[in-house]
Amino acid sequence: MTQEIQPVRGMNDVLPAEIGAWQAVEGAARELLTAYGYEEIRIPVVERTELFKRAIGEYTDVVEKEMYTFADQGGDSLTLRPEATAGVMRALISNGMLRGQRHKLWCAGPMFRHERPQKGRYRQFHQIDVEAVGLPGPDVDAELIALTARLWRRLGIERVRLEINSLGTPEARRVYREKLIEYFRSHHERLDADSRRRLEGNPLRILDSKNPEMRELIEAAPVLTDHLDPESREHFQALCASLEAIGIPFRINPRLVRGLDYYSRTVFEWITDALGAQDAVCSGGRYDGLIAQLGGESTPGIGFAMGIERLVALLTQSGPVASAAGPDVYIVLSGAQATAAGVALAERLRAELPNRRFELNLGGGNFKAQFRRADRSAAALALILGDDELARGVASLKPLRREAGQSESPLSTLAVAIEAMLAG
RNA sequence: GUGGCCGUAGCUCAGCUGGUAGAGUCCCGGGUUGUGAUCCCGGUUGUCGUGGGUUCGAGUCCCAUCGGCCACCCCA
Repeated sequence: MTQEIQPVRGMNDVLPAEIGAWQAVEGAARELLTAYGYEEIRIPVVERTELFKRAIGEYTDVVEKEMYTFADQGGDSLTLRPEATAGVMRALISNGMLRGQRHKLWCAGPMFRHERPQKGRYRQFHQIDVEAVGLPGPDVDAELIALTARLWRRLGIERVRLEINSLGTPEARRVYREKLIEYFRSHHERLDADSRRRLEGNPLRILDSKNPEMRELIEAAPVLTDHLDPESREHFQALCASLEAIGIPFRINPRLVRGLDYYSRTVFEWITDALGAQDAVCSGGRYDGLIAQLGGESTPGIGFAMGIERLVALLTQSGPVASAAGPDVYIVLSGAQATAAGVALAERLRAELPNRRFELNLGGGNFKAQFRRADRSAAALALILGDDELARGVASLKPLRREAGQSESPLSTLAVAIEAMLAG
């Protein structure tokens, strides 16, 4: 036997057994987004590398070590998208959709990051991404969060909680950043190796450290919320008031900073304790400076992404999500003439009853095997066509899910008989 | 990128201190020449992840490598 070709590490097949949960998540999100007035947009999976460097930040982990980057035949450096926001903003700019206009958009699809795979973290993973552009908030901020809360309710997801924070304007953050560097420098000897590395590059991330030995030091550090500019503070207070008015519980986490550079003001994250180390199920925030940074007309924006794999994991924890129901009718064939007539009969019935699902027994098999397949298909009804029935111009119908006798029906009025039995 | 645990039939797994690979399930056929479950009988399937080493002999021991899971890190 020739060598089997292995799948790419961290890239998974989603099999029919799991597809019910995926469709539940995607379907609920699509319905809800439509109801909130969001329109779908589809953008390429590949963009110029420069886009992500500029949007996400050159010194972030994502850009520094996690991107799938390659040179195409023409020598351009291209990258498989590690996230969706940058591409959506690029699309708005490329298509001249700004000029003071507002856009409420969503898109879904695969993202790629070259990380070591583990539970809830894959190299190809899928997100539903939502963006509202041209609206300064805080009303959209609140509405977006309300949308996500409603989605969890619809899906029956309970083990999630909301954390929010404000990063302020880039200017305010710069001032705070300096204070933070100063503080940690004065305690340099107490920093662990990771934190020392971050001190110059991204000191805000030190606040995120899970190292228990660092906890005391971090708790005494200057708090971002105390250094917000007055407008950002007002914005944040208005958001908190809205969330309270809607009745969405939240916790202000001053150490929630986010790993992508483009965020400003509102950031939020839905986290769960049911998924192990990868606990963020949905997160996002405001990116008021991003579009200008990408060369577009300065426009405020806010958005978030949800990880489909993680939502599916939450959804299937309490048991498998039923995929589409079985067929209505399974057609069992016996004898050469009947077998030959099977496809034509099924096609006729599908034309007559377009909303019913017919499963024709394909590939032969003896009677017992065909009935076993009919049973396992979960069909409500078995339709039996043998050579003798065919000769008499009839077919037999047998309910498989309830105690009831088998009956015969003329082929000419089969559709009526099937409907009656399915309804009964 | 670092660390821990793990790779035996399509799937779930057994295989003690090295002696030449097994069960259940699935699938197919039969018992029942046209009726699902259960039962009974029979059948198909393995380079024991891969490569090397030790040995008379390796699924079992050693090394390397690939892959999986989990954690660090990072994030959806």
